[in-house]
Amino acid sequence: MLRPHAAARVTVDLVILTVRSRRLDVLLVERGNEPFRGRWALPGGFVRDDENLLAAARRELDEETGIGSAALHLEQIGTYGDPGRDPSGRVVSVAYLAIAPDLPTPQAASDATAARWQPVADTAGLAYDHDAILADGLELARGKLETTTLATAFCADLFTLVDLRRVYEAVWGRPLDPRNFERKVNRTEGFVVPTGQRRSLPTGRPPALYQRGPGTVLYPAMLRTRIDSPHTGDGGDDRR
Amino acid sequence: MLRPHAAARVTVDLVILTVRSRRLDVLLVERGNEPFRGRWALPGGFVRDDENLLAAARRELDEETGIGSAALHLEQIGTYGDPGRDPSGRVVSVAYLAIAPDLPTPQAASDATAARWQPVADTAGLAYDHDAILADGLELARGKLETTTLATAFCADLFTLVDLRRVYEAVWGRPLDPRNFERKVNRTEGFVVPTGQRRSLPTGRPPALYQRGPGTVLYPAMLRTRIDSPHTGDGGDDRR
DNA sequence: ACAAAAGTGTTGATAATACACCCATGT
DNA sequence: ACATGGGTGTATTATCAACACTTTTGT
Repeated sequence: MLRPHAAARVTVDLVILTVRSRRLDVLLVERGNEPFRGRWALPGGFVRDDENLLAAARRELDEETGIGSAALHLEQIGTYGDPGRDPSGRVVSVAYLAIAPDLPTPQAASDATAARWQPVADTAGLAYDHDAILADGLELARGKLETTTLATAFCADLFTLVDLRRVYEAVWGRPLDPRNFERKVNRTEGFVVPTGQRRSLPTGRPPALYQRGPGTVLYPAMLRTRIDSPHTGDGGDDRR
Repeated sequence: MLRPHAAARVTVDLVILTVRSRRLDVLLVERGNEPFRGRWALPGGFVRDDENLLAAARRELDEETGIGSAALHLEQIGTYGDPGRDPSGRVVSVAYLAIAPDLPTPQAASDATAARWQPVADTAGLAYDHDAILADGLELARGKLETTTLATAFCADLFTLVDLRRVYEAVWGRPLDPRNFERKVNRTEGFVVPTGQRRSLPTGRPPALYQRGPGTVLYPAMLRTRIDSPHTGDGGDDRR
């Protein structure tokens, strides 16, 4: 059998998002090896021979960042396989979106010399095609917030409705009306469940604490006021 | 450098959808080679050494089905890479969704002995993990119909509002109210553009003909009456 | 005139938006 | 009592959902 196709190496790359002090941050690592030594990149690594893709993503999340099971959501973004995307040969990368609550900065591991949380607004110039992967991951997260209860994955086990609103505001970059937001959340069956507890604050009225509910869909959707993204993935597809 | 990871072969698989006589059909090929010889499968093939993934999908669409540039939409569904999904070795498959207007049945080519359109409701028992890929492709198409103008990709260059409504009805498997549907379509800037022409029918009032408009988003969304799918892809991810 | 298919108008229910004040706590 | 942040109620507007009849053509 003729083979005009060569074998490729397969990696997983991770867009790990969290909200810290009202800002949306992504976890980046500084590369310790060529190619792109010294450049910032998304964490990731090779898929093992006997491993499925999701398991590889979970393993990398744990190995390279230490936040392993703290990630409350892990979902495929898409796959990037341009012939020239990695100077060292044909590498096809399956990108995953991970959502985690606010966590301490993980230690660098593997072939990274450093790891840090970085505001997503300030991430230009990543290694490989990671700028594009990050952009696609962000758009996926923004869209999922509209129609699912994903936002709770950004929160700790106990959270307030203000915490939850801050997630939307950080991810969408827009303020939301508190009254309308809380009404919407409470009306949505299974989005949050009240615990009866309150958080004690240095000052001000102590807010009620909630937990994630069993519901997954938001219907009707939490609306992003108006469409802003020019072409949300129709007609063409810019994944590599 | 140690390598616990082996190289994988990379394929593209295609979920090619069309609406024919009010039914949603998918293009299947009968496999001429092992593995799964004689079984029905999604069309697809290996990605070439110098080719990006989208180009490979476009090439396979053309080579294996002959409908090449007739497909009006080509978009990544996701990637499937379970170690055991192909008995002949590690194969990672990038799945694409293609949408085409009603076309004649393509000729079989490549390693397929036959090709045919098949109603999506009647496709159990496909080769590999293609049942799962098809299911994911369908869910993607159903979701995109809600929020984008993708439905026009199922239509010929000139189409009527009834044609367009039949697309929704076939893909969603539900009837839609004609008055509400037409109002919605006409209110949506850039969804369809009137041509002033009419189609001549054997009987009945001749319907107005439209073309695809430049718009891509539907806001507010075209609603699927109510949520029915139990877990539309949150929390866990069942892609392989 | 009849058959066949396209096209439209109205009403009630639901939800989104916009907006300003009261509440509970710590100091 | 005051400062701080949490929490709520209402009027308006837009859109969805449900429903039956009129229009235009070919025969």
